[in-house]
Amino acid sequence: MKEFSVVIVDDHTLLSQAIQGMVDNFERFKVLYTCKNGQELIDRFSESPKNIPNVVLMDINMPIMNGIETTAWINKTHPDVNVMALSVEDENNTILKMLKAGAVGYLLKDTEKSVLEKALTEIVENGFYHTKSVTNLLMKSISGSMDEQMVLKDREIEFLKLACTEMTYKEVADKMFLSPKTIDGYRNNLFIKLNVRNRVGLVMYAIRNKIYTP
Amino acid sequence: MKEFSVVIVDDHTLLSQAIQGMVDNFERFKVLYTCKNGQELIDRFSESPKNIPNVVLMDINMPIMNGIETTAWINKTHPDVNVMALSVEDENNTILKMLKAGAVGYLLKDTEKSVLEKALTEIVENGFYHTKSVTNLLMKSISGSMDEQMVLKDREIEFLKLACTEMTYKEVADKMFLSPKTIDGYRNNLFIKLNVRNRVGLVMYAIRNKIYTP
DNA sequence: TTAAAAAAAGGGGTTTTTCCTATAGTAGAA
DNA sequence: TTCTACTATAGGAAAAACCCCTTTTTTTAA
Repeated sequence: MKEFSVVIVDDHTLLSQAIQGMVDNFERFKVLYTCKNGQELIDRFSESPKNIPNVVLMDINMPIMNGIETTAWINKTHPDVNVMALSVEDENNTILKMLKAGAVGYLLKDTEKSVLEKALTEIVENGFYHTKSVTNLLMKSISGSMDEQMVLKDREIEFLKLACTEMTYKEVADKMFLSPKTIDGYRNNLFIKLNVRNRVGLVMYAIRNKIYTP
Repeated sequence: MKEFSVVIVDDHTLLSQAIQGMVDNFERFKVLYTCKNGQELIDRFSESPKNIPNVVLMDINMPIMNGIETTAWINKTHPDVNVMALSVEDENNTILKMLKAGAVGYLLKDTEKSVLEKALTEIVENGFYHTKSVTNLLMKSISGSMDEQMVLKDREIEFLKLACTEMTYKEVADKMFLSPKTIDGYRNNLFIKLNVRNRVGLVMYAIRNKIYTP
């Protein structure tokens, strides 16, 4: 039976080593190497074709180059490599972004060893692994029943990030080269879109959706 | 050579199992069992004296009963058990709270397998393990050079939590059975204490210090 | 028990935020 | 080209947030 190679990308060394230990115990899988971030993975991939694994276990929140960018890069340059997202968060936006970037699986870190093995096996056999909740999310996303307005524009995201700082809106306006009155409009639009009452609501939305990291 | 028993308390199953695998590989250590939260640990401890380990590896952020409370409980009821904190965050306040609660070591999850073994060994041999940075923090804390004012009062914490919601200060005042003017005072005091300009600053402080979880 | 400290409340003022409505400019669709 | 949608902008007003300073009440400790 063929053995599949796995690469782990995670900045948490302990977790990374731990997963490595697990995967090495799986009959059909072998860890090729581990990386601390996306940049490191790109370096390794570019180094030698021998460094290209069958599966990449990818953490999402990493310094230097995060999981989403890295997954997109892999998908573009090495479409035969299966990326499985491995995350602590189960925030819808994040999951969708990972899937859009080309991840073929999404696993919470809060899962059993046996589930990890099952997921890896399904990925190399069927090309994907999804839990029910992720599949549901996908269905909703495709069927468009997900509030389309919820997709914020770049400029709105930019504003939201600044609203999370201690700047006054006037200062935000300066920074965005807009009139305070325009900022006024952005704020009010977002109040309605996001269904919040005040700036604290904006901040909370931004944080909960990883638009701003405290 | 005596073998030491270890209990792991962490709500992330994957990490928990992974660490278990590591520890079981260490010559002098053996995992007795794992728990998903503090309550579970208390139940196990109370069940039988055979369930009392030499060392507890304790995560801090857990549902139901967090690491700080659990550590305090262990320290009070089983002072002979060594608790080592295992966390993703290296926030000063959190570390100090864990140490005050009686943890004899503090390890970031972002550490090497070998460091974990070293830490465990030092704990059972010397009764404590601290990285340089934690030791430094302790020194500062003891020498009182750490801003004493930084320790917020219960009522201030309560206010801070409410300030992180979309309530107006007037509503917060109602909820705390205080006059809006008193709330005014709380706010201004905290602005000075925490060195922030406005409510967003309060919110950020609260989140960064785990006073409020978004 | 009495003085000092801390918590609570009030007066009164400025700035920022929030809310509503309305109008140019501009890019793309019909 | 004309309609439409979106972006940027304004005016004006009310509410909330912010700031400083004083007084009363409660707690704490000598």
